[in-house]
Amino acid sequence: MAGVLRKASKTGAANATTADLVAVLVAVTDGEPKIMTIANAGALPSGPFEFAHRSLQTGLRAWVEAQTGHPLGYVEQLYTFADRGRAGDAKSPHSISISYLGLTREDQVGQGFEAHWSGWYEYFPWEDQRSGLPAAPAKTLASRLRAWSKSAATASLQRERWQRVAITFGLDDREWNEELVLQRYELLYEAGLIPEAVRDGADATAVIPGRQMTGDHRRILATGIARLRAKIKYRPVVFELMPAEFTLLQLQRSVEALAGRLVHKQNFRRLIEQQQLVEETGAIAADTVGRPAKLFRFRHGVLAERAVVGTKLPLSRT
Amino acid sequence: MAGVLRKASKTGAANATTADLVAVLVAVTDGEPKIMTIANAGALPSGPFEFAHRSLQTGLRAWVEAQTGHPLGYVEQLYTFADRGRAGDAKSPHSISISYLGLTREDQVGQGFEAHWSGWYEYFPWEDQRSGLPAAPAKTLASRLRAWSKSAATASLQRERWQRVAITFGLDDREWNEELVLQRYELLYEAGLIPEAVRDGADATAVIPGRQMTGDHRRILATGIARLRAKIKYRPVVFELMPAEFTLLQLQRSVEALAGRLVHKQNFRRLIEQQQLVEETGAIAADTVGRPAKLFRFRHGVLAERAVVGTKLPLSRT
DNA sequence: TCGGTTATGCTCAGGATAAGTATAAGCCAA
DNA sequence: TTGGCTTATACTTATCCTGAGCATAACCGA
Repeated sequence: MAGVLRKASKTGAANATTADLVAVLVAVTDGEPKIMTIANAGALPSGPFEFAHRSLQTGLRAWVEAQTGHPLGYVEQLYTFADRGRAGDAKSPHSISISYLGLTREDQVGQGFEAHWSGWYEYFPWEDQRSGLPAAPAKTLASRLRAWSKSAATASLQRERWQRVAITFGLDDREWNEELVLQRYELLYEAGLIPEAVRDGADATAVIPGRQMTGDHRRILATGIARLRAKIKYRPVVFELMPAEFTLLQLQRSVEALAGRLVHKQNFRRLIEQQQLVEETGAIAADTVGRPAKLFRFRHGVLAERAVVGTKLPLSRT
Repeated sequence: MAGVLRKASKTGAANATTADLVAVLVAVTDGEPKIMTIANAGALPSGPFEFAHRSLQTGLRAWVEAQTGHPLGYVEQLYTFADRGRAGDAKSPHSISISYLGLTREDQVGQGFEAHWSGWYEYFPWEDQRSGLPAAPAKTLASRLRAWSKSAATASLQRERWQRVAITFGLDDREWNEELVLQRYELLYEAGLIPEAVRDGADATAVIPGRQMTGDHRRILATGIARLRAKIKYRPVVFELMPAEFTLLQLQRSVEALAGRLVHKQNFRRLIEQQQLVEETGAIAADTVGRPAKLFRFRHGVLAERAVVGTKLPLSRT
């Protein structure tokens, strides 16, 4: 039976799709997370998966290098989206986007490329929670979201909406969870507070600050940020973004920049040291205000030594 | 410049690809994890992403229901692969597989379907570490891997290989890490110990036990198992696999079945209870040997109450 | 009633975490 | 040259989490 179904589908025309490869390429410079953009900071590096590409990753590398002149280092796959938006357009062939997260250090973008490093908080201002409480913008965001909740049909739907808002945005005494980047973006999209949503046909209500991107690119970026924020907690990926030598404060600032929140200095150091992620180079940081800090380097050995951190299961020894 | 590149690629012919949707559909019955298979237990439910499908997920649902008669419940995306194997065949259009993980309860497979529930450890015997030390098979596996390490060209390559083996398989006093399912499969593939690798052109050395699958399907299954083993630790997804009411021991057995290892009973209960994942139904399990156990049900409230568990960052309160 | 079996409650030591306090070591300007 | 500013680094304390095991309860069948 399965065979029959399979055959039927093969004969049905028009299974052809086009697959786009999209890169979220991240660097951190001076405590600010940056992403590589093209098209006047309105798109991520991307291009179709082609015949000549030996694999998805090589295709991606080819496109990024061609468009930005920047080689790709550490790469991992993010997610595969089918295009939403243009929903009525049922005639066009399907197009899917296979997205990747890449980590590097910032480099000068070569001449002749339309590429820029753009700060990622330009696209997601609400994701930067480092500066305590940015009173005014947060207030308006919250009130827009509350208005959206209230606009639901029934009282129970209104409660449901507000609970979602409160959880994803850490309102009503809930904790802010920095990993919910994508959920926040999706919710704002659903609430019509994002230009992309209006473009895709939502009601044009008020729109909140934050630069937009073509197609699904801002959603893909949100996915990348979420993944990276989750990952720095259990794999030593920050080091892909650091220079060869750095002080512990620089490392802390990078982590804070990515996570969008501040961490406790002394405890951060203890965490790093007890995990033996770094070793002293012997050198001391120059030209700094305050007491000079020791320079450290990443201990590459840990990649081999430890596979992953951890278990939450109460394993039994016997 | 990017525009120029983009245009050049558009004019280049043959960007057409076909995208297959593949499902790893899991259930747990009597403490054994099962997966839905078709084609005489040699393939996962799958079919091409078609024109008529409104989204990737609806396409997947359509295929799984058509091939197995089983509706799809909880679903999440796993990974997107481009086909490897058939490397020399550069003429054929690219084909990519977008894979999903689905969780349900086992059901009778309807008449007229070629579908079966198959135990997942049939495909990965080495992943079941519940029964203490299965002495003989583990011994031969280890010796095969050691032989592969020794077959490297230089002494340093040999050491590298053995270190990889020891880490992924928990040898040399290292801990077994149940999440490294994919890494173990990839390593065995690389070592030519897997029929699929031989089929794809590796040297035909000895092959180890474990049923094979068509194409990349066993690799996709490994990806699914790994994802599920990781996820049960931080999201309450086991409950998708449990009946409405269950005893804590049944819950524990399910977790053990998925993780492939035994857990400490008392501590497991403490973990479940302190997280308030379940509540008593008031009823008591019948027809059991030993003291009868209380029945519990999953508290659906937790999904709304708590967003995610956790932080490893030493966050600062101020 | 005793031994087998599972359920459930409780303890205890060690380690990890959150949140500080205290001190050191530079610079700079009065 | 000294006091004040800044950052680095060491140490403390209370609390919580985890791994491991002991003890007891409740059922069954011989």
